Amino acid sequence: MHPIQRKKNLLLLLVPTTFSFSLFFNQTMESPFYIYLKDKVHVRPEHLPMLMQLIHKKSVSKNEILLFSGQICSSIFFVEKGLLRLYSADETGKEHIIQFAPENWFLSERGSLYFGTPSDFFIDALEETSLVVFDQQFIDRAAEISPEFRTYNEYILQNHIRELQLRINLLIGSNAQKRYLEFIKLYPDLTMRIPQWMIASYLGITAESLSRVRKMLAHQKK
Amino acid sequence: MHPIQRKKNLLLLLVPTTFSFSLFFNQTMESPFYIYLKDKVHVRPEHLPMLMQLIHKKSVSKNEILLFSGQICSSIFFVEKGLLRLYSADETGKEHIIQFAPENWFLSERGSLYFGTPSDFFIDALEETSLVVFDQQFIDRAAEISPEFRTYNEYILQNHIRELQLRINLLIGSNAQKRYLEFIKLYPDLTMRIPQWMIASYLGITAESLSRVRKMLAHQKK
DNA sequence: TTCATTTCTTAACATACATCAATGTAGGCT
DNA sequence: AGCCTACATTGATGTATGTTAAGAAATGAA
Repeated sequence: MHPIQRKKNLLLLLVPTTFSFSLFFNQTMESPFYIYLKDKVHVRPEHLPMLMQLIHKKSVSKNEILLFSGQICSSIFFVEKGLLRLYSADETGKEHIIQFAPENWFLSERGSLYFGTPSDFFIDALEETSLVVFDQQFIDRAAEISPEFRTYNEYILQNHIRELQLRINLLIGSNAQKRYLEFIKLYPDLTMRIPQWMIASYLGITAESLSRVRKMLAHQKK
Repeated sequence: MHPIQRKKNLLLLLVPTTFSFSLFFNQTMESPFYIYLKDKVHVRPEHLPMLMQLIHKKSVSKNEILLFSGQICSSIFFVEKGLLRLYSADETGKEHIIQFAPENWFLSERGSLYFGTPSDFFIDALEETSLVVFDQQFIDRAAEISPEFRTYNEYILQNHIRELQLRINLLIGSNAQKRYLEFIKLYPDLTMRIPQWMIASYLGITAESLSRVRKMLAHQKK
């Protein structure tokens, strides 16, 4: 049994408790989002309960679609467990992957969210996924309540810009092999979790090309 | 004579004035940046003088380099007149253009600016250019002083993310022709001002390929 | 286990784009 | 004016990547 799980059970035995307390406990103190706010965002303890009351959670199964192209995106998702993906589909139905979001990542279609325009993109789940869902209003409220949250939110935006820019630089300046090598360096964990044709789609090449690149690399190593 | 110019001269004749006042007048009330803050950012009149004291101006000649790869970028540039460009250079010396910034655009290497890491990119002037120069501290101060500025700053970041994302989508999902058509639709003014090999560089293709694409399009139209 | 489905690999061929080299064209400079 | 220099075009050729199709391997369901 996992230590945290054991600790919780112990607590439930020792402390007289109600259903709603255990529910609260379950959904907050143990929640990856709670831990993230506390340890990464450095939200002060006194602000945490208020923020946790403003969000809600959701579970989606594999392949479930959270946002369709044409819809207006009203949510930001925080992935507690599982994996989301943001992608477009062209006239021929081919998918082009803009972004992956594994555990402890935020994902949204910010263009649609912030500007209220219909999205050109889809969001779906690549695995069974547990989410925290909130909207732009939550961000604004949270930024008012917690200066630490405000700071972290700006950090997220700045970091996002940096990542997108580096990716553009790769796309216009490097061939398939370099892009792939960069991908596995940046996202070694993802490389194992997602099918190769999705990596190819993210890199802007076909699955067959990626297969050839990998063959080349395998031979070079010997 | 331009009406605004005439109005200023009139004022200088009627009002007893000092050199420093006319200097202030020159550098603020008429300044494109001042007008931008007032009309686009909607900074309240009472906040404008304070903000204008925190910035400084600079003129650079064509081909002058404002940021070298390897340097830490400490500035955000606002283009009052002229044209800047952000680009990388690969091992072979080939340039890859990340972004153009004509009049009334902000340009910076945000990754380096915000995170204090050495830049992978260069910034230079494609034309003789008048700039407003400020740093991240200015942004933070301005956001404290003026809520409108804070709002607009977030708008800029969100919009930047949207644009970068759309460009990535084009790069991984479209061929040279579509990318070019999209470029001239988005930036018809730039299309006239910059050499084609720079457009090609921005699109991730060679100048020769762009020339062929244009030939194709010219024939199709007939 | 077995079967079905998805993913990955491989090969033959097609195509878009790059490279190299030559020529043409237009703007600036003296 | 004439001469540079930078830019644009064109053609011949090379190469990386796309397409199509088939089979192999992995995955998941019954």
